[in-house]
Amino acid sequence: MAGFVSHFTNRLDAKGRVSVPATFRAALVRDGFDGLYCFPSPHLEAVDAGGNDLIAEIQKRLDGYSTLTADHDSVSTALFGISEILKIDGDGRVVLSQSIRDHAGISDQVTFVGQGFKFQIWEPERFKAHRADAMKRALAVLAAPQASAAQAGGDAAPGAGQ
Amino acid sequence: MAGFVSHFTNRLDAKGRVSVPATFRAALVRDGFDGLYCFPSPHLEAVDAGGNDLIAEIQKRLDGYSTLTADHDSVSTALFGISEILKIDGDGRVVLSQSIRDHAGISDQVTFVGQGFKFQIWEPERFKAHRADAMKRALAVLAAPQASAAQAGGDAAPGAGQ
DNA sequence: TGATGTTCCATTGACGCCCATATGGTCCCA
DNA sequence: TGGGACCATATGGGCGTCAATGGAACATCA
Repeated sequence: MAGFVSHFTNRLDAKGRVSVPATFRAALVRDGFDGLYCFPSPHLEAVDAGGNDLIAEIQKRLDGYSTLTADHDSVSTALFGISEILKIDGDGRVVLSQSIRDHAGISDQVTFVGQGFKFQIWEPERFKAHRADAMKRALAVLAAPQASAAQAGGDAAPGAGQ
Repeated sequence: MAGFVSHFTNRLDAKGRVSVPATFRAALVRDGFDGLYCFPSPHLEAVDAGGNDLIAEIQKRLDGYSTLTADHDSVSTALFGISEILKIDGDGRVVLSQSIRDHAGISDQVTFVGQGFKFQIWEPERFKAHRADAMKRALAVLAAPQASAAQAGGDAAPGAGQ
């Protein structure tokens, strides 16, 4: 099952609504989640979004910590408190909250970028820049003599900007 | 079961009343708890609140200490003794007690922060400050234990996929 | 009776839900 | 193979409902 793939750019209307790409909506339906779970990416000017698969990943991380501890509080604040669940209306649209728009610098257009089990929401220009930057990094990495394959990716991986 | 998710900021009126976010109220109804169970967070300038799920977690935590020990006493005092049960009025509002307002430094606005099985009540500015810190902590905590390299970025897919 | 706290009602603005239109693509048939 | 009917998605706007908020009426206690 492919989940979220490819990317799309749609426009916000006067009410701040924007259509979620139909293929993404279909994926969410398969996923069984009613709505759109999103939270600002900690290190990118973008918003991570998805459904049960994404939540399951988050919950899995949380399960490692006993509740009512400072660590658990921090993680649950970051993952639940800062996140939002957007409703998808009958026409497949969501309204992006102010905090989401602020975080991603969104004004009148947004780009949806599929990432398998989740997708990201970008301001189109920023995504273009991010993408170019990621490409540059990738080229640099590919040009350099092969480092150890195990490369913990993280920072260098395309997709982990800045 | 997602419980309390997302965050909301509401105003206190002249009488110290504040609306509990509708989605949180709905969660409390599902939880089956009539009212709002709260106690000052032991490690933060905030108030922990919730219903039966929260109480169950506290009990679970207490079960870790054998009764009649100093530790058990301390914890049960902190989590049960200091707690209050706020009444939710017909319009979904609660009156925050003076001790709660003092502990959290609340004056005319409060932010409700979902944390799954419970939520926290903050003074908005303090939460803003705390939020960045929690995010940093969460990233550190999440990066540490669950090995499998490719997660350093947090943003990079947690392996799962598709 | 005054002060304090609780229940009830009114306003307003945001949001969910519905319908209408535009646009592009696909399929079918002559 | 060209044209046209049909379909799906994106987008714009109207309207009713509900949540948040403010204030009044009412109960309770000192």
